[in-house]
Amino acid sequence: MLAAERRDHLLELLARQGKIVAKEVAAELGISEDSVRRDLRDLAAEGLCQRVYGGALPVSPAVVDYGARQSVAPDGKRKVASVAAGLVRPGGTVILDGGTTALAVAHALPRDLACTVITHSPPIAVALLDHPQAEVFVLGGRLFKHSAVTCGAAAAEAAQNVSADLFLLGVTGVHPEAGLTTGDAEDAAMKRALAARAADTYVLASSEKIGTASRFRVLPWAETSGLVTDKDPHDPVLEQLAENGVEVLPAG
Amino acid sequence: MLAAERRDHLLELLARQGKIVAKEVAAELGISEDSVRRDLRDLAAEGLCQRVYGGALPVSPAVVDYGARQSVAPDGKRKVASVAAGLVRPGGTVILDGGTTALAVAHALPRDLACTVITHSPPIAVALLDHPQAEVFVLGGRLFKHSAVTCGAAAAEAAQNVSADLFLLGVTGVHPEAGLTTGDAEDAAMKRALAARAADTYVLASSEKIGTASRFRVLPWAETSGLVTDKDPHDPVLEQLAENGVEVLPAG
DNA sequence: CCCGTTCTTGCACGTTTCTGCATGTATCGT
DNA sequence: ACGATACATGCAGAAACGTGCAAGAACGGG
Repeated sequence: MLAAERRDHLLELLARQGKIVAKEVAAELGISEDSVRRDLRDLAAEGLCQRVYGGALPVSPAVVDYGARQSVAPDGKRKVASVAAGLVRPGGTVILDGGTTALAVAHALPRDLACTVITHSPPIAVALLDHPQAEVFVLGGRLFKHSAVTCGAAAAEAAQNVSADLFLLGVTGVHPEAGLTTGDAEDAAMKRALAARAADTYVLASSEKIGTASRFRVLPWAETSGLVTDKDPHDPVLEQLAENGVEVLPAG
Repeated sequence: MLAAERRDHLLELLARQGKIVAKEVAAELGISEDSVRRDLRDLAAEGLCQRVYGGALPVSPAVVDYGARQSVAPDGKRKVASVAAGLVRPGGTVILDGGTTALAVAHALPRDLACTVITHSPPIAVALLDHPQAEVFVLGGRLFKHSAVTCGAAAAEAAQNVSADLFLLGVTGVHPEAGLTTGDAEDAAMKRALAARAADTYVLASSEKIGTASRFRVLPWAETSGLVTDKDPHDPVLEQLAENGVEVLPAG
């Protein structure tokens, strides 16, 4: 591995996970921690990261350049996105829902991951423009501006023509009794249509969604494979879900 | 192996695997590392790669990206976009092509214009998110990353289901004999399909496009209604077009 | 056909850069 | 305060680098 390449890798890691742990990276890349430390020192000298004890953090968002600016998702969403991105297998096909959390997943995908991404969200399509190895398929339809996704009959029909291994579903409410809910009926229908086209459906739920419910039911728990959240797994709501057979993937 | 051939090989390698390791290439091609280094040095001098210790990397896509993304539309494109936006009638339906000029049109549309916009460009869909009165319809399909538009069979099929008053067509070349041209065959086919669905087709051509031609023909002049450009209307190329019955809308 | 020129290529040499280890110091958590 | 961990520094071997040089090929003019 080239030294400069390693440097790029560090920067990408920083943008994707929001932090770097020197020890982990050294082990992952099979190089000494000294080299990682040296790289981090250099990057910090160029103002590209902030050196901290044990690793590095992104430079404060105010100073950060344009590239990272758009990837400023709240910490919780980024953690969820990072774990969810790990569910996407190389060569696999994933349906990415709309919403800010799903957008964070798009940003969290390794830049050179070879996979197929199906989405009905134009912002996600735009975010994936610089993933050269990702084959992106956009589901057309009427643009629902509130969520920045396409929906309606045309979109639902387009969804019937695709299949995927995985659907990463964003919702606005996750509640033991109310189930998975969202604020728009059409949007809910679209999510249902997408879930029906994927072998597995994982729900993206940053902590603020847990225990809340919105107006329209999306899916029953039985049709989901699991839930990715940064909320403490010992939270009563999550424990109740786990008892009901929902696989909870912690993103702490 | 010819020197120029070797150079091409290096560039292709760079594009394919995102990096070049001098030692590996030298062994693979059976030449000395010195020659590889010399080639890389030359390529770097031409700005075709970035030289690093041990090999080379592509010119940072980040630099290109941000440059293009950040740079507000050049003056010419903005003038063209402004005039073209004026062609959109309240309550009317317009098909907006992809490309930076069409994106400028989206930005130039009055924020509360009530109209229907059909597009196969995710960035344009995103740009129209804050036009509350605009009904936006996205044509889905495989995402062609170079132009940031959807194309392919699915997109062409989706195009068959819409109709519009107006198609604002972006091209890369406007030439009296070669006609309207663009750099990608699929993209050209998509533009043709869109032109067939609109009553009128107006070409968006900022001055640098006038008199140039690209690889693939899009449309004959007969199927266009007019041309919007900021180039001096007395330009010989434009006068020749006008003689052939093309309506030239000046955007000076 | 011959000769001089130019360009390319590989080799040799000295220099720079990188990397991992060892050492001693600073910092963190308990 | 203490041990554990992370850190900076110095060092040595290895790898990559630039440069100069010479052999060979391609080319053009006489």
